[in-house]
Amino acid sequence: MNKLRRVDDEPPFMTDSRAPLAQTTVTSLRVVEALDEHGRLGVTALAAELDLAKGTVHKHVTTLERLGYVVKEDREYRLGLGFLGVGVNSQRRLDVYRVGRGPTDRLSKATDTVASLMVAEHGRGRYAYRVPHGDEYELAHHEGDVLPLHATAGGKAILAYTPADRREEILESHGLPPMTEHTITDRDAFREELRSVRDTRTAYDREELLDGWHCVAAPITNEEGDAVAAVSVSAETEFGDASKRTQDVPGLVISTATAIENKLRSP
Amino acid sequence: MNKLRRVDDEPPFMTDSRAPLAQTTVTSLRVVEALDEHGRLGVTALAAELDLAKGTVHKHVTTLERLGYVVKEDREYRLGLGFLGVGVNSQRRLDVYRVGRGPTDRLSKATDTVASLMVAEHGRGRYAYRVPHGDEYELAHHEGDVLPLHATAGGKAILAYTPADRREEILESHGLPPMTEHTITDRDAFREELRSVRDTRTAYDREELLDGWHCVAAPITNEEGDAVAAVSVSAETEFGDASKRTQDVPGLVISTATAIENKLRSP
DNA sequence: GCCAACCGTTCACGATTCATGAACAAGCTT
DNA sequence: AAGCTTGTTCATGAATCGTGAACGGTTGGC
Repeated sequence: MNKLRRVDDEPPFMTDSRAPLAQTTVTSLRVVEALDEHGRLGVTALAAELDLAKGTVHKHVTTLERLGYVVKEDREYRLGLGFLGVGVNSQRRLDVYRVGRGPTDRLSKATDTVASLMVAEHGRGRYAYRVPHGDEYELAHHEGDVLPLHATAGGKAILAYTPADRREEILESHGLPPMTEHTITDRDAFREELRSVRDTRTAYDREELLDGWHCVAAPITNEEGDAVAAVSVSAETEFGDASKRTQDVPGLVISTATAIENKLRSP
Repeated sequence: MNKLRRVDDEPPFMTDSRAPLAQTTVTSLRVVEALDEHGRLGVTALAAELDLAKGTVHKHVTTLERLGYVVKEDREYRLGLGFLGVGVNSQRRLDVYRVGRGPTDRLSKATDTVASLMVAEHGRGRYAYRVPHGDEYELAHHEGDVLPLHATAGGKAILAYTPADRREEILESHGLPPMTEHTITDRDAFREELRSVRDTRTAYDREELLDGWHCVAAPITNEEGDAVAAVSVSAETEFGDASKRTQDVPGLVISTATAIENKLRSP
């Protein structure tokens, strides 16, 4: 459901820094992520999944339960809504979310598509806000989900307006893994793509993340011109083609980004 | 922002069970909750807040950062959107959320108010879904927030349709702490209130949680007649009074609850 | 522009407690 | 009712967690 980067993968952005981690916390969060991925699990299944002793898993899971983050149902454990509370709070604290929500809602209505706000964390993209289009409840990605920057319109918009050294650092550590057959995987082709993003202040995703889905994005920058986020719209239609319905969409995306920028820079 | 129950409080629902907890995890989550509450904090401030050594806090905070849940900005740490991703997943997995979202949206539109879905966890209420009314972005409570069952319409609806032994257990462990001057704090008066909820299958909150806010709720029950959740609407108007706009609201809430029940009981 | 205070970070050590595997008890299935 | 499987408990050895002090970098004040 959310497989791109998990605790048990080697975090690629920190090959150095051999400062010892809090191992118990790592294990507890591995439990959380296993429950996040599988829904409801018993102690035995969790222990098998995480390659731990049953007793160990039991201790972690009861700890999380006592803290209110896990709920025991029958003889299984599942995540409660505790992390949702924490997550919503961190979301609401984001400036881009607070001031960008209104403009993004309006963008969604005006273009009749799914509109999103994306931010970068640890060299990866995360949706800070998504407006589901109409009653289309079941999107492939949701608020808080992680996505690779190089395969999304929002991610490209952010990378294009990120200082070169940091940008290269990200490319170096995350690479350009293919998501679909349209994903740009060549380093130089991608750098060229970013250059064209800077030309028009507009980034496109042509089924590079998800087959059948197209996106347009524009960066939201700070006073220094560096991206702090990106607005985008997604649809199962190509943008910028001849059809009149999608012709002015890029322009609306850009003006939404500008509107958010202005709101961000005035208290 | 979310003060009702935190890790450092004594969890009231588990006075027994002296099974030893994973202490390191407890500390890490205390760090998370401190960041959740205060936004951005440095190591020193966190250490003071939690009464820990700076070195200890540093280890926890860097662990959480390496796992992708915390972001370092300047010389401070804040929560990233990682927990939002986990939280949204647990939300989307809830049956009540999946099938109740549509009906709740329609209820909000039909009544022109804020509509919510509440579930019970550990004897406390949590919002599983909230439809912000129009552009009224700034509500006092949000999805994932914890609320006392006895001071909310949804909570009363749930308690009224909870098996008596479990209900008494909850009352025993959580008590009836006053939230406003209208909160029912007398044990017998509250039992009487629940009885009247059962009479009409409708629960009211008359400024018992938040001054100026009224709510009506109806329980969502399973085949055994026990509550699994509650639907409610909230407004700054009294319900059931003479004004025509709010007169039929309780009826709409009940029919929404019934609609969700029916959807829940058919695959 | 320098100094001092403060901050985040590191480290070695002693004490805590964490993970283990096996034994126990409680359910569900047959 | 037997027999499997599950969640839970427990003692023990080993890992590591928390501490306080020291380090180096940044900042703000004089």
